[in-house]
Amino acid sequence: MSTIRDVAKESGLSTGTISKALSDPKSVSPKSLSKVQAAITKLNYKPNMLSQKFRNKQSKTIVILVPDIANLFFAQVISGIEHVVHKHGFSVLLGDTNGEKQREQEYIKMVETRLADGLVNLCPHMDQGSILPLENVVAVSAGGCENTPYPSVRIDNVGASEKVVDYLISLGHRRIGVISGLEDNPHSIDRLKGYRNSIEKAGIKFEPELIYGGDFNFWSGLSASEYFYRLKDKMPTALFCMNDDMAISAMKGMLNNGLKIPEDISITGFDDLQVSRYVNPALTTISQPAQKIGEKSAELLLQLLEGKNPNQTEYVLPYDFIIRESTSAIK
Amino acid sequence: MSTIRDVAKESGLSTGTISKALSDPKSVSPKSLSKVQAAITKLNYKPNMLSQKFRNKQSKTIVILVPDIANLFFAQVISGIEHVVHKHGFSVLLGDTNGEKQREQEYIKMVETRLADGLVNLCPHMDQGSILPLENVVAVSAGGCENTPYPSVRIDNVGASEKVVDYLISLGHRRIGVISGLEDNPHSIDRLKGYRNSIEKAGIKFEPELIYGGDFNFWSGLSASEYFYRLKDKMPTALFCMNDDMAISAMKGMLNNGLKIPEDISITGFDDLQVSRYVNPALTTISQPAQKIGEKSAELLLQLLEGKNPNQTEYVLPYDFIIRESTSAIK
DNA sequence: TTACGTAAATGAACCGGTTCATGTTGTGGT
DNA sequence: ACCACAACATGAACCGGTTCATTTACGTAA
Repeated sequence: MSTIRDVAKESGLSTGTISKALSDPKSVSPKSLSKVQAAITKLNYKPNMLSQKFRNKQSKTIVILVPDIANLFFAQVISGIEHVVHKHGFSVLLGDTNGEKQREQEYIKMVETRLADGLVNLCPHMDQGSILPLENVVAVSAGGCENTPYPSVRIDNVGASEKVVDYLISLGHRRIGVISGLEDNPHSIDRLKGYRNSIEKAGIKFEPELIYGGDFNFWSGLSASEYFYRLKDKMPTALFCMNDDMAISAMKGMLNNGLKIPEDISITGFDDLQVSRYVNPALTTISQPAQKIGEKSAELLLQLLEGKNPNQTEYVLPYDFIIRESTSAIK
Repeated sequence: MSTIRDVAKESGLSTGTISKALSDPKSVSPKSLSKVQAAITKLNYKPNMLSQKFRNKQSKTIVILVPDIANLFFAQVISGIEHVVHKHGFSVLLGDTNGEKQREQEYIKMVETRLADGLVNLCPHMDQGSILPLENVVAVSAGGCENTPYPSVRIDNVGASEKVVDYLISLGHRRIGVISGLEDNPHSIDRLKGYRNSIEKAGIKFEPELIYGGDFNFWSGLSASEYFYRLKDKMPTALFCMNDDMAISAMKGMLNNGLKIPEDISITGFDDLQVSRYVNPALTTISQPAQKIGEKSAELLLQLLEGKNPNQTEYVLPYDFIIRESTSAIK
C-alpha cells in the first residue's frame, strides 16, 4: 500500500505538494500536477482516509439511531437523511438500537469518541429514560414528540390524532376504540392525548375498555381485533389505530371474523405506509412526510455541525389526513 | 478535549501505561489502574477512536451497498447484517446507491481508502455493468443471483419461480401472466427463467403478450393490472408477480375492476413482505429469508476479513413457498 | 550483601496524512 | 544587471493513539 511519501518520491516532489495537488489542485503548477497524476496512477495510490480524518479532526460521518430499520417509516426517514448528508460529503453510520438502551449508549459514544460528528435520533424520547441531550453530542431528533429537549423535526401528533377522531365523530361514531402503541411510548402518549381531546370536545365519555394496548407491530393489531370482536354488542363502531401496521392487521382480523369494512366497522391508521393505499379496503390514515422529516433533520444537523446557530430548532412539519375506503358513516 | 498525554500527566504515569490500562487492563498493576481510572474520570477523557483506527489500520466498519433502503426486503437484510457485525465490534456504513453507478463507485472507494474494511452488496449484479469484484475490496453479495462472480448468499430464484408456476399449473391454469421487474435486472432474468422452465415442462407455449415489464415498484403492479384487464377474454387466469409490492398493487387493480381474487384471477408474489399475510386476500408468495441472508452474508464477510479461507463462498439458502388465499383452482 | 529473574513502567518512534514558515524560481520593470 | 514580488515548492512538526526495546522496581535465593 503506497503512501503520500511514495508518491512524493516517485514524482520527485514533496509530500506537501502532493497533498495540495489533491485537496486544492489550482494551487499547484500544471507541470507538477501532471507529475503527481502520473505517479499516483503508476503506484495506484489511494489516500488513507482514516489518516486524513484523524488529522482533520472531522469524521464527516453521522450516526442514525433507529429502533428498527426493518420498519418502513424509519427506513423512509433514513433514506431522506442519507440523501441530504451525502450531498454534503457525509456518510451515515447505522445505529440499530433494537430497543436496547445499552446499544443506544454505544452508538452515542461514537460521537463522543470522534467516530461521528453528530447524530440523528429516531428513537422517540422517553421522559425519564432518555440519554440525550448530552453535552458534546450534537444531536437532532426526527419524527419524535412534543417537548423533546433538543432540536427536533416532527409532526403534530396530537393535532393529527385529534383530526382523525374528529372525522370519525363527524361520521356519527360515538364508540371509538383505540389500538395503542406501547403505553409509555411518547407517540402513544401524544396520539392518545389527541383522541381524548377530540372525544371530550364531542362530549363523549372516555372508556378505558376501548383502549387496547398494542406495541406498534403487526400481530398486535390482530389480537386487538380479537379483543374488540369479543366485546360483541359493546364493540366499537370505529377503530383509531396508532399506526398503519396495526390498522392493516386489525382490518384483516375483522374481515376474518366476517365483518365488513367500513360497513360494520371503520378503521383508521397512522403513517401512510406505501402499502396502505393498496390494501383492501384502502386505509384512511395520517400521512407523515417521512422522507421530508429525514431531509429536514439532516439539514438541521448539518447546520448545527457547522456551528451556525440555526434560527429555528424545532420544526413541526405538515401532515396529510388521507381519507380512503376504510371509513364510512355509521349505519 | 483531553488526550492520552493529559491522562498520563494527571495520573503521573506514562502514555504507554494508559494505553495498556485501557486495552489490556490485566497487564497493569492494580495500583496504576486505579490511578488511571481516577484521572480519566477527572478529565472526562474519551479516547479518540479516529486516531486509534488510524494507528491500528482497521476501521472496524463495513459498508452496505443497497439500491433503496426504503424497501422492506433490503431493510430486513440490513437488519440481519447489522446484528451480526455488531456482535463482532463492527459498525455499518449505509451506502444507498439510489440505483446510480456513480454512488456505487463512491461507496466502494470507501473500502479502498480504508474507511471500511469490507462490503456487502445488495445491488443485484449486472453482467456487464458491475464494478465488483475488485482487487483489494473484500466483498460479498447478498440476495443476488446465479453466477455472481464473488462470494454470495442468496436463494435459488430460478427454482423458486419454477415452483410457483408449477403450482399454478397444477391448479389448472394454462394462461399465466407475468409482472416482471426491470428487464435487465438479474432477478427478473432468473425468475423469468423459472417461469419458462415451468411452462415448458407443461407443454405451454410462451407468449410475449403475457409478460408485462414492471419495475418492482408498487405503481407498476397497478398499470400491469390495467394492461391485463384490457386483454379481456385473452386475460390470463393467473398472475405470477416478481415481487410482493407489484402483486399487492395488482390485486388492488383487479379488485377495482370488479374482479374477485382468487375466483376470477389467481395472483402470486415473491418476497413475503410482512404485510403480505395481512392483505386481503392474503398473498401466496415465496418467502425469502431476508434476515438470514443478511446474517449469513455478514458472517461470510467477517470470515473473509479475518483472512481465513471460508470452506464455502456461495450459500444458497432455503426459501419457503407459502400458499395463502390469493390462488385457487381454475373455474 | 549480592545476584538474578520477573513484573511493571517508560518514552521515543511510528502510522499517513496536513499545515505553514521558510526557501526557491521566475517574470517584468527600470 | 539588478531588484521586487508573486507564484510555487519544501519538509519538519503535528494530530493522538500504540508499540516495543529498554529501564526500573522488587521479591527471592545463595
